[in-house]
Amino acid sequence: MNRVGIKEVAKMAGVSTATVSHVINNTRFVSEETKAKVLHAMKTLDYRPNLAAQSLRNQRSNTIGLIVPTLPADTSNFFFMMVAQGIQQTLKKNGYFLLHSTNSTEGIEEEIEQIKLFNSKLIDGLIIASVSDDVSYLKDLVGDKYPVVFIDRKPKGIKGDCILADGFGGAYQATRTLIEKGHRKIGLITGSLGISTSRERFEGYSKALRDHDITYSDDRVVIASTPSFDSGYESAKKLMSSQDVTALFIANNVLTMGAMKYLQENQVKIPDEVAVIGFDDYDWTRITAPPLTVIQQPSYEIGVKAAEIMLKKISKKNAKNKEYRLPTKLIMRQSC
Amino acid sequence: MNRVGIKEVAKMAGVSTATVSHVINNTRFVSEETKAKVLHAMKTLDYRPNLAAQSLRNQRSNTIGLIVPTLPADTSNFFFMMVAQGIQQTLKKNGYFLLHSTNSTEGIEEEIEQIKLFNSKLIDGLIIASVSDDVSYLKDLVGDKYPVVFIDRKPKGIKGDCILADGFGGAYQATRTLIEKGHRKIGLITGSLGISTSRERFEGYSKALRDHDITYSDDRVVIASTPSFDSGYESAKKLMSSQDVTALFIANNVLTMGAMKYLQENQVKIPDEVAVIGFDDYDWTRITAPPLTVIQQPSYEIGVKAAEIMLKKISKKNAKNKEYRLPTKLIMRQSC
DNA sequence: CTGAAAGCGCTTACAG
DNA sequence: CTGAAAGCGCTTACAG
Repeated sequence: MNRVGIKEVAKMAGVSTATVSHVINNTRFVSEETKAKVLHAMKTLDYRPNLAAQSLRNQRSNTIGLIVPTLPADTSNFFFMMVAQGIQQTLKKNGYFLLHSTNSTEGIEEEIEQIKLFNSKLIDGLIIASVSDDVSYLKDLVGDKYPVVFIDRKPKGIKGDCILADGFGGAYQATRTLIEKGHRKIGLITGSLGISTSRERFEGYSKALRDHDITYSDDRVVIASTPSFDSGYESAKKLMSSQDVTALFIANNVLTMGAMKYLQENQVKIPDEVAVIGFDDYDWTRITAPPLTVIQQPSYEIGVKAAEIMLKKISKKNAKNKEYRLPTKLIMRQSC
Repeated sequence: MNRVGIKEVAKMAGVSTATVSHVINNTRFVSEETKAKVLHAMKTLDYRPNLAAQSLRNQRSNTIGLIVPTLPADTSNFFFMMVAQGIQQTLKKNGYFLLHSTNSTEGIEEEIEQIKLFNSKLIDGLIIASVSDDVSYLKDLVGDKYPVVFIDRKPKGIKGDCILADGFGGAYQATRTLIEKGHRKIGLITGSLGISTSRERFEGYSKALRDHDITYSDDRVVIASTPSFDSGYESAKKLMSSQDVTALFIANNVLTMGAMKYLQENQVKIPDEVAVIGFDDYDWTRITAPPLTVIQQPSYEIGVKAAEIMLKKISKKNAKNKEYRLPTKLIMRQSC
């Protein structure tokens, strides 16, 4: 059951290891005849190249690192899970592996440590949704050792490709929809404005108000301390207690869930007493009472795109850094 | 920005590479004095061992492979996502990496191909939830190259450690609970009996019936063709149309979601017209109307346990193959 | 058209 | 107490 190496193949085929290598990689001409012998030997010995050796020799590993923030045992962070799945499956199609690390603390230290670990593993690229808005620390850490692709959050302090959903547009559309239904007092529940994602959604919301001559009011905006179920619950409670909103836009899927819990628990009639638009389209939004109108983010597609851009950067070395914005979509159901 | 290797460290410290290596790995005595010099050099050069080289030399990679079945773009497979997170985070704590591959087709071919890929990557262990009940094909593929830990499904045709939830107990408890509430006509919606997980739940269900002198009837059991939302919807429809059940036990979280959709759409009053117990406790089960009673599986904990057993097998080489069964728990809410 | 040999960055038996 | 050197399994410049 010993691993068979290139040496055994060479021996069986009666050629040098160089020739075997060239056959495998198609890297110089080999006569049909010897090629056939080599291929035959490879097949009968069930030869598989040792990727560790290849990595060492080639200084690359066919592996991409992924870092996303996720609370431990958080049942809710569907978004990054979907993104990761998109990445994983397109990398796989292209013969790449994905080394996936979640960042369970909210701190940047863990992130840095993780990148250092990845570095010693010789990753060929890094896809990251940083906990921090300012990612200039990546300059020293990564330099130009390998390409970096940012997802979900727009990086500051460094150039780089960036794949994100059109949060501004989505939030704008949600808010406008509520306005067109006749609402003027529209509440917003959102995550920390410290990350670009939340900021954009906030701006989409306030721009829609402005465009429709509705005065913005701080009192109708709740910034959830953490994007958790409980925090969503508390935020909805706070907003509903003031009695001053007739509609609610919740700019994050976990917060949406928590807010729905509050509304349901208190028998608030949706959409009669309060209209609701949530964020992210997951199956559970179809079974609430009533089914939720939401802004859908193309999470899986963001993953696919991120992987594609990464592969392109690795092979083409094109230095252009583009921002890719995937459109969001309003899924109309019965909550507004 | 060149990577610094053991050679540079040795040079700076004025010692041989052998000594540096021994300092790093604590593998033979080194005088305090030289050790200090080496450590200092390592620190100032920010030395990080090249893991590819270590892998090649040591024939191990500090990497564990994980294969679970997941449909592409399936928003619903929370269970394995949670398991994966448990695995990942405990491996990380122990300096191991996780190579996570999802199996998007239902076929065993893709699984085999994936394992071959892993093999060339020199993984130190494999954690797998096979699409197949009979995993004897692993014998040839893996042999005793590295330990294998099975999760969620009990393997046939091969010995190996196995971590699973107590599906029998959970299903039994759910069914008994319904019986104790006075129900005699209890429907079951479950996934394919081709995997041990579903079979066990089926048996828990029928055993509970038997223990309470209720005649089992095939007509009250629907085996969903695929564990999808739509399939859950259809299964509920089928069962409810027969008008012959007053309670429903749904033995899978995605099916539960689909079934709830049907019930909600058709304004079936829960629990008055039909009592419901679902499977898996995710946040969304708290916001249905009414909130769902469910059997909770310790998914994250299964991941943690699987990783722990794996690490133990790698270091201790203990040949004992145990089956670990983590208890499920009934979470009582208002749907029954 | 193909082979002999160096070298990627480590670890470890051997030697002193 | 420490070093010189072989070797893990590949790739590739050099040579013919």
